[in-house]
Amino acid sequence: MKPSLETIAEKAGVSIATVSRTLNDRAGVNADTRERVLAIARDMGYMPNAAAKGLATSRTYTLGLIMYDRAPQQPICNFPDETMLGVDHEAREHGYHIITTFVNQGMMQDALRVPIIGQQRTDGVILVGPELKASFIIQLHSSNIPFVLVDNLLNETRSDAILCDNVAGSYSITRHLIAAHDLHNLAFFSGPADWLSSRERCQGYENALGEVGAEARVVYMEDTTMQTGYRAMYEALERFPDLEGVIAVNDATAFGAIRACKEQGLRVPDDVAVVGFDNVGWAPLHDPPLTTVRISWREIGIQAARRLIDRIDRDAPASFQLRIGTELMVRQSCGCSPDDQDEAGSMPAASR
Amino acid sequence: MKPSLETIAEKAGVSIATVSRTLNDRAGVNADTRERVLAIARDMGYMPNAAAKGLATSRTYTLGLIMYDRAPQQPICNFPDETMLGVDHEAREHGYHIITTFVNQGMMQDALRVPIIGQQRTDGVILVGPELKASFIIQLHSSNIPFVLVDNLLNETRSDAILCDNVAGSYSITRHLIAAHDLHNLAFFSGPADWLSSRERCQGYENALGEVGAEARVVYMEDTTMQTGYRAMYEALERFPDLEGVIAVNDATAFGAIRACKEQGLRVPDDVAVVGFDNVGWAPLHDPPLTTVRISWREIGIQAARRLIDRIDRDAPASFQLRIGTELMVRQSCGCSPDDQDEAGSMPAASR
DNA sequence: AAAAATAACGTAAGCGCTTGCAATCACAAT
DNA sequence: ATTGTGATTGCAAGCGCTTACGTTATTTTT
Repeated sequence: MKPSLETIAEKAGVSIATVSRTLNDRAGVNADTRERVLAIARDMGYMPNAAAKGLATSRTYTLGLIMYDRAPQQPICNFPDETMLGVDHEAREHGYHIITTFVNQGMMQDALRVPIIGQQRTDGVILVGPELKASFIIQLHSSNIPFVLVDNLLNETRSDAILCDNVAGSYSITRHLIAAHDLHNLAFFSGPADWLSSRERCQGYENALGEVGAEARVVYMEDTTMQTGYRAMYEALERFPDLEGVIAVNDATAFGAIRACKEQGLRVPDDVAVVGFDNVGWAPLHDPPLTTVRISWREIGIQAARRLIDRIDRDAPASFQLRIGTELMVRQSCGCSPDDQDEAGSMPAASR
Repeated sequence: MKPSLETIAEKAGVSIATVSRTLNDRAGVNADTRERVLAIARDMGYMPNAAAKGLATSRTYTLGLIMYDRAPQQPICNFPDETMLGVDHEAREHGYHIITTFVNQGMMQDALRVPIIGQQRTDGVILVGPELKASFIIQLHSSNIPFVLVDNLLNETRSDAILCDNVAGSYSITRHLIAAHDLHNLAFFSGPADWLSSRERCQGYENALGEVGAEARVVYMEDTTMQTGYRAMYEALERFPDLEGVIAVNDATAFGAIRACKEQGLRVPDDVAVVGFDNVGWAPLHDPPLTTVRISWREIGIQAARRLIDRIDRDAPASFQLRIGTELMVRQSCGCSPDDQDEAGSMPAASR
């Protein structure tokens, strides 16, 4: 039988109120009693019942993690996993737990009917990804539910957001192609224009091009998958006969693009350089190893959790935007030689 | 303000008991009253407060998903993600939610002190992965907490488990190397012997070899990562000079092995064939495209959730073992030509 | 030494929901 | 007219915890 406050109270010869105060570190408990109660609680392996505590305090100590449900796709992206680990670690540190849910288009109609929100199972939510509709987010905002956005941003409302520094990352990799490899006829493969990360990465690309007076050449895709990257490459080859290099909005797209190149007998990087963004697990294993921009999703997860908990615990005001720095991962798809590359990073760990 | 039973009761002119009965589909409510209450509840967007309901019923309608925390590794394995999606989908269908937690060695000491368990935040848990210690699982068992294992199994106690059919999968891919490519000097790269999937896959390999009277050659690794696969390949090359092929216990290991081959100037598959197990996202993109065995982690997730809910809702007896079939994915690392391969499967989707 | 402040603890009223039991009512059976 | 039956509903006691408030014992202040 699970011990309750009552069990402990009886054993210690005090009231449950005193036990509650002790266990919650409230003032007004005699040091001796405190010791005694604490010892008994420890011995009995007491842990508070979350439902009861939640009912009494209207706090669940639970963070909702809401992601978009891109159902049957075989994802080649390490991010949900990594982000979750980050969130979980930080959450645990503060006594929080995470409850995950995937939402699809239908469920985005009414945010308050998303079970974990409507049933008050969370103290706040982390919203991951650009696919989450603005209307959905605004509903949360006007319901005063604390939330932080990841890889998304809303102009309409002052809200918290954690993002990687897309502009800088994209700038640095474009700049690398220009400065280190003297490439100037560069195309950018962008996702939908209403995806923030696409817009920002495009911006970084344009900034770098602008510096040297090169012309921007953007190919828009309706999604950012291998398929769309593959198709975008064909489009680019047609539109830009003098194409020297491609900055893809993410790694998956880059892989698709490279495949199209190979199909056309173009060598990467010799005929055309292709670089990505994300540094997914097998970027170093690809042929050629993909030059890309590393994002620490784990760090993003950590910061998102920390921020959300701050909102909840200390009622910190919203409107906080954190940019997590990126790191240029130079490999061979840009034209660099393997010697420039550090050996350790070339073989990611893997399990199961 | 969130509506409560009381709000609705007042508006409908009945007691909260009646409202509760209506909303929970209990018998003994007049059809008219029922209609009226239902309408009001719908209009007000009523959703029950999870904490209150949980306190009253000792049911949380929450499933715990417990995974092993292999902290800083960059995973190259699509499974946590995919499994979770499966679990979430099935859970939602039954009105359940999922709360995720990663446990490390320290937390495995005492299962009942894992917060989501000790604080009674779940009605049952799904335990994922072979790293979860037996003692940990047994503690759950003796505490009468419903659970189901994924990719793990316990002999000591009759418990539920969902696994893929490792023996058959491993047999089929080994058999393919033997029958289609006439390879007989085959090594198996195994993970730790106390990992079930390693043992079983080894078994399938041995079965296939046994049929043709070939000799089993197993290389044991302390983990199943690219690094260990890489090292295992060097060991194999040394121990088995006549080596014709390698069946790796998973894809990551296979990638490592192939890298070692390339380093040694050995061509895959011409000099030595290498195959994996898992069909991770970029197996088709690898050079050469990896022949492997597909596991549907999503299906495993779905079945695990379904089974656990059955245990909880209908108090179904434990001791249920489900094997999810696998599928041989023939690509080029075994020696087959690209023509044998279906085009569609060759390009996985990817996002962000 | 009396009054006032303080410390330590208990009492009890919730938090929003479920559910056993009793109450009420309409109707049928005697 | 009396009793029984079943259908419908309300009452109220929890579920395990928090917390405002009251009570008592102990100091401190004057």
